[in-house]
Amino acid sequence: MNTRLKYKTKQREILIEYLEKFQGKHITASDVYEYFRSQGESIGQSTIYRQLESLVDEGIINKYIIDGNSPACFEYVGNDHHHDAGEVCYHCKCQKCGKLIHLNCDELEEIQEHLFKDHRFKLDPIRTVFYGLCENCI
Amino acid sequence: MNTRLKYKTKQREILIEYLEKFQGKHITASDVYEYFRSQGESIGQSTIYRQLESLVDEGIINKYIIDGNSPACFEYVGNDHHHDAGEVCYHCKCQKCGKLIHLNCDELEEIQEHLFKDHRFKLDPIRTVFYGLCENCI
DNA sequence: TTGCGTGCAAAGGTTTTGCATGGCA
DNA sequence: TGCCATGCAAAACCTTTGCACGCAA
Repeated sequence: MNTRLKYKTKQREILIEYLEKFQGKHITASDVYEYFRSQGESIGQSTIYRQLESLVDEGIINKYIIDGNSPACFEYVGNDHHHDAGEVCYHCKCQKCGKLIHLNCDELEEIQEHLFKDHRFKLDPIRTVFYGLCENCI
Repeated sequence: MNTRLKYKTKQREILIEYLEKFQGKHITASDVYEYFRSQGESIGQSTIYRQLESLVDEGIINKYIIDGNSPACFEYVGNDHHHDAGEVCYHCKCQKCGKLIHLNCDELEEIQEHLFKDHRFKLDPIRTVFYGLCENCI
């Protein structure tokens, strides 16, 4: 199902470079497509999807599904598999204005622990999205 | 964005009845469509989507997105959220077996407080679903 | 040279939308 | 009667797939 690509190609290189540059932002497949198209270095859509899938597989980027209809978001998390790498961010989505907030917060990690210890539920922070109202919409 | 439907129609009635009957199971929009079609009481697809959206809005059913490409799942949760104002029920959804776990837990209330105090985000516990793995699927 | 990777176009599947008709209040 | 809801078909949307060509190793 997940075919991990094996060659080092130009497309892969510049894709990784791009994602790394925008670390901390949510990048969609079409963001990538439009960006390279505007740069004259266009990459085919299928290549983008295939490379992104592969990079997720390798743990170099994370894939976030905020809601079923909007496109998946990707974010660079690095390829050094040390403790601080692979850091996951939590997401809050405003139901009113649609704003997406991502949080790197230790306190939220405690939820994970609590759910696991007391409820034997292993939370998947990548898939979980907190819905509610942002400060502007409260 | 979310237009809440206001009339009590036959389609709405039998849809709710159906969802309630299959409480605890994952129902997709096309499950609904096929079911009623096979019963000779067919409901139009757009009606199904519109009613489901409305019911989610009203908190009568929850919507689950297990993975971005497969269709969204819906599940009856009733309007027991409004029973006693103080006690809110959180939901954990197992990504593997689909089990839905209802939690009434004080510690989870702290998340709400934390998000509000430190991140100025007002969590909606009804809409928010924790995804992960249940004890049987870990 | 041997596959894997790429890119185009087309298909796939889910959800939304436009518009005329039907039905609730 | 005045809206709202319905249903059909078509569109929109993101993503995957088939296939021929190109390129890395």
